[in-house]
Amino acid sequence: MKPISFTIEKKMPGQKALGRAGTITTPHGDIKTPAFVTVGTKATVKALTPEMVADLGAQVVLANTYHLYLEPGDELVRDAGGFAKFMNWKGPTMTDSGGFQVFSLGVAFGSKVGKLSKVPQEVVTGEEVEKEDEAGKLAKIDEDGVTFKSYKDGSVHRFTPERSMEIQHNLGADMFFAFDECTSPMAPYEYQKEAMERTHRWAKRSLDAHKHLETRRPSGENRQALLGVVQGGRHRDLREESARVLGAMDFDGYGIGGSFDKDDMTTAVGWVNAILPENKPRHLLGIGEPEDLFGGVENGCDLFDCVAPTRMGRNGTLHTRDGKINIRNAKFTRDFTPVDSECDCYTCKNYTRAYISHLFRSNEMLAGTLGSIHNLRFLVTLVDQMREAILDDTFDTLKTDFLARYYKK
RNA sequence: GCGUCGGUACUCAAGUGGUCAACGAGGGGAGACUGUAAAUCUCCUGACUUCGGUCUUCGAAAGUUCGAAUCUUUCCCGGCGCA
Repeated sequence: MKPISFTIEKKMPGQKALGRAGTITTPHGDIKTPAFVTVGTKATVKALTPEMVADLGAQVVLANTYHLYLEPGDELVRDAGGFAKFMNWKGPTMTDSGGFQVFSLGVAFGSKVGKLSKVPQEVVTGEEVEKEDEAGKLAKIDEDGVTFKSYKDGSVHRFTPERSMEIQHNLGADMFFAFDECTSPMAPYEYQKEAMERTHRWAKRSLDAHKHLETRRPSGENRQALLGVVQGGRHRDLREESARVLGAMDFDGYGIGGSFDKDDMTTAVGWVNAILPENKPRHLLGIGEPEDLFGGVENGCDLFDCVAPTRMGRNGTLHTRDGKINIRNAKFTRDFTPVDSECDCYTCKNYTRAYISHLFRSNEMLAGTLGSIHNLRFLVTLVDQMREAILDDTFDTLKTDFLARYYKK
């Protein structure tokens, strides 16, 4: 039985500084943090083989409870030896609990609402919130759990904290998350509070269920680490309360989830991390914009995952040190330079913008592969550089220089 | 030469007297995407616009009509059939 542990190697200087560099040790290898976690929802990083994912420097793959439960089924994955073995990923793994699907298949279904909002919540009227609750959502929440309709065939399924733990034990990741409710940034304060308190009760139930499942684990098998998920929307008092309540529970680490105000998300993350126990890893869920990663790291987050690099990589938006480009744009059709001449990824070392543009324009499958490799490598490298910068005390310089160039107009 | 069918925006292709600047698809232009319902989605694609409209279009010209992409005549071009 190999435990999962976390050691901090260096903290950013300053009394109130939260950023740190460390190492998470798992049965499947070490994770040097801060680190960018690759999302492989259905036990595959879309468009990439695990060898490609490893070659681009990704340390961890995160899969999804809801998706693997529906297809091919968590018991099948268990019988395959866990999702890592099933997909032939040799390194550390995580699974998400399905809590995000409460949001994406619930209030957000069929709307353009994302988990980050630029609209002050106070501006949203009760009427608009009401509207969101109507229509054919695929998820319904009650105190005990969530009823989902499968997005594939409409069949009805039910998740509770206990069920999510059971499924995630079957999926067998090194680290996994408590079942939580990810709320809409449009939801009013009262609802955020109610949902957060429910998430706390679910956290306790998740922890209890997990401990119970661990007692039944055959000796010699690797123990899994459970991370509690902090909620509280954009409200400081709620975020701090959530960090206090969950921080007092016996989790192996923490996820920071839910909806934020886009403009001060990293500030909110700082409120949380100032309270969470310092010696446990913190994972900022679903965040992958370069400026957000800098903010997350300096505010004490150790892990990040995001679908953005792979999704955008498949859709033609590619990161460069000079900002994002849409490789489909006419101006790239005869551009025979790499996507980013300073990038060391397979895509940039071997192909031109013109070629990749051609692949996207002609709808070739390789387009998504080359785009995903590049975007992932870009973010993995970026967070790796942040780690090095923390160790070298050059974080501020890295941040200033990178952001000035990336977001210059 | 006769007969016949057809000529609609970048392409294909609807439309057969008013609700037509003209369905739809493709192509083209641009945008979005943050714990994946996503190799997806949205917008634009005659010109000008103070975004309310204004103007010029459906092979060409001339007609009929209050009104024509739609009806008539002639011409031009293409397919097919007969000579």
